[in-house]
Amino acid sequence: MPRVKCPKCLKVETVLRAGFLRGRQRFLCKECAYHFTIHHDRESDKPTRRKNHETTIIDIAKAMGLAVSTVSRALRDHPDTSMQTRRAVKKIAEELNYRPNSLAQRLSKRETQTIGVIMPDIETYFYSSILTGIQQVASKAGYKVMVCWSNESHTDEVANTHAFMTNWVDGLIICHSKETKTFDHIKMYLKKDIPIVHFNRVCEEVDTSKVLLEDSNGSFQVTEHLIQQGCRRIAAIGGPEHLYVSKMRLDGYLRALKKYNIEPDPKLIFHSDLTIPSVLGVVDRILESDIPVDAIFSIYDAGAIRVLAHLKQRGIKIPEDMCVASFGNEPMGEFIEPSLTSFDPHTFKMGETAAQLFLDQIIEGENFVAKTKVVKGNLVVRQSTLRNQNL
Amino acid sequence: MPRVKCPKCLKVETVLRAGFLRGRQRFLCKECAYHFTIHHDRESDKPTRRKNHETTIIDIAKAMGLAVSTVSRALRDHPDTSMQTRRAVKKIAEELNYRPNSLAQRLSKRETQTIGVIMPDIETYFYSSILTGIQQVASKAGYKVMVCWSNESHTDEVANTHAFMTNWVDGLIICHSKETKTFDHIKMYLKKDIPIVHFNRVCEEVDTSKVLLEDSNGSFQVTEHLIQQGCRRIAAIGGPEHLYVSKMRLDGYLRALKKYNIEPDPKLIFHSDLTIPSVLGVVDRILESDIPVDAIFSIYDAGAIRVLAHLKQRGIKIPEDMCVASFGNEPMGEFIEPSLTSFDPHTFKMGETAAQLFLDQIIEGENFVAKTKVVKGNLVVRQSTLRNQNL
DNA sequence: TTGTACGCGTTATCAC
DNA sequence: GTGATAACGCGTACAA
Repeated sequence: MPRVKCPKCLKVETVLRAGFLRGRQRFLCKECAYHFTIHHDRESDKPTRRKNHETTIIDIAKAMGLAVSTVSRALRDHPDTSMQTRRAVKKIAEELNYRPNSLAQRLSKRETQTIGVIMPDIETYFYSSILTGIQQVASKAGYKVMVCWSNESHTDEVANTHAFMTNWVDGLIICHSKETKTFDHIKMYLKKDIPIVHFNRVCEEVDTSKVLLEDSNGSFQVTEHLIQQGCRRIAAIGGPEHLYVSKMRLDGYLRALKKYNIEPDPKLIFHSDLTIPSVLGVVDRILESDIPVDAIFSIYDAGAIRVLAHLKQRGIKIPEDMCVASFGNEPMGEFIEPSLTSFDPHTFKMGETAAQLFLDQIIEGENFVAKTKVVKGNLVVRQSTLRNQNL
Repeated sequence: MPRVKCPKCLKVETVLRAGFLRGRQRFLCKECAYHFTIHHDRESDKPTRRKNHETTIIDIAKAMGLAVSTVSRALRDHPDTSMQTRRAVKKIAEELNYRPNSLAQRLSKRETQTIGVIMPDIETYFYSSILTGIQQVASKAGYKVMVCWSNESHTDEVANTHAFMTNWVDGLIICHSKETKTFDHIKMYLKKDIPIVHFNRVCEEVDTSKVLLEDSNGSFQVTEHLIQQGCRRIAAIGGPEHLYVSKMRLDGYLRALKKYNIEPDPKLIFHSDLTIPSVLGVVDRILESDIPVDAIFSIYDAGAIRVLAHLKQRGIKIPEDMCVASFGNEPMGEFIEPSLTSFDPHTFKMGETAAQLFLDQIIEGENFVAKTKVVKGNLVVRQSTLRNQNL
């Protein structure tokens, strides 16, 4: 029995539902034998203290003489609601310009349909293209994406993680800051079975799904290419030693040397903190020393591009005097002069893959097992290493 | 009177608070004359149906024999709580690893402390640097930033707007997609006094705070510089005609011509849709026609960079045969050959300003009036226009 | 200073 | 099918 007053006798107990009229619930008062529908527009029942009161399912329920629960179900096409009710409810909802309050939904369902993404920065193409990939896949699956960046600061990363986890997101897709060496902020949430996916800078200590680039293999290809161009004294500029990607990219470099029976020279292997001054510092050290060097392999593009400019400024000819190659294939590499040979790691694909692994984990639930995927890339050869062409 | 059982007589009415012991609330049973504190760790009262039950203020309250409200207040340093209670509550909160449920907070306070940012894309430095600026200012004020991008699609923009507004965010900072010509999705929220700040591509129809770059003035400076380099037949490649920024940047171009008594030639003014093919199409049309042109001014950098490459490929010498200049000063412009003269619009500053205007509006509340701010930039002269140097 | 009780908007779980 | 009503976790008048 609906809880609706008869406009004539003002009784509640005597009112029955009596079909639909133009998509609106119709009522019949047994006593007065009076048919009527409810008009919601004029009345304002409680002039709710809040001014900008968004219409809620309660408003809809009142307007239709239905129970909130029924409205809730009808809106979500719950199987045990009649088609007529659904249609009627949706119509009124539309008229009242109803929009579900996702906050309340999430509080009630304890589920946010949102993925939190934490990355070191978003100003480089490398990271923003990954983000685009994540977004693409996530939104197709009905997930929203929230982004934070740590500015390569461990403290910020931890703060972001907690902020996200405190009921903002269903899980995390993260690339650690270069400072990060402890992972308690990840482990504590992993214990609670919250989905976490790592990409690029992963954490070996924990059992999460991970997406990696062809760090080792890509570097191998770059180095092999340099060797094929006749380079024998190839300097490598790596990143911080504790970073897994750093290790892997140097590993590929070393493997290539080995394949061609070139003895790796420790004096040719440098570490930077991935900042420009630090990379250029390395270049200066190379130039000022009397160690012969015929190629520089930088493990990331932004560095290589500065290196190119720096070398040109000093009158060193590229690729004749020195080849330069790197890893990343940022768009800029195509336009500088000479254009930069670089390994294209397919970062967009990495984003897609990370999001997919995240969704897999959600779907598989309990019986989920962490996977590690490696995204294939390809070497892009350009002017900065093309010696043969010039012979 | 606290609602705590005496461990001896099991009565509730006889228990009194009796100071603090090692930061914990201490109790006294009048009847048994027994002093005790509560230990929360062993008991699990209700084994809440949820497994990963996050500790809530209710848990803390129970553990301490306090009321939820007291805990709530103590945690937020509400003036009418004693320092001792605050300390004790915070200590237990820490021990129980309590983290406030921001969902619940927001639902209850009807305030999210979050700014939604909608921009056309995030892969270009132009937009990502603006974002960084926003983030910087917002986070200092305790605001979170959520980002969505429309991929220059009006439909996506509208969807994003609604998603944000449905209780995700306190307000919006937005740059419209290039497709967007109707603004109902903005107006409907503006009516509800929800703070909205426009940047770059603003909407003239609505009364919001806006941040603009020196679109007209910057273009003026670029054009003036070209004229000073001896150019007289300067082609301008603009964007879609309906975009305000497009108009403004062309306006600056025209003003500069006027200042130097150069008759603007309509055949030298082109519109593109800001895509590369469209821009290069314009260049081809210029080259294939017999209209004399000695400079190209592109209203955005990404286009100019491609134009440079395109011209070089065709054997046209820059700046001797043709000067190229643009607006944006993307990092790439510094590294291409010849390096690109461009107006640096200070996008980071624009982000900061937008966020600040947003915060102003929140603070000023009722008596807020929309402001429009213009962020000053500066011309960066580089090789692509430096003719005099080569004489 | 602290406690009680209710609101915030939805969903879920019962009854009917 | 539909209707009450209790969560969900927190903030806050109002009362004590």
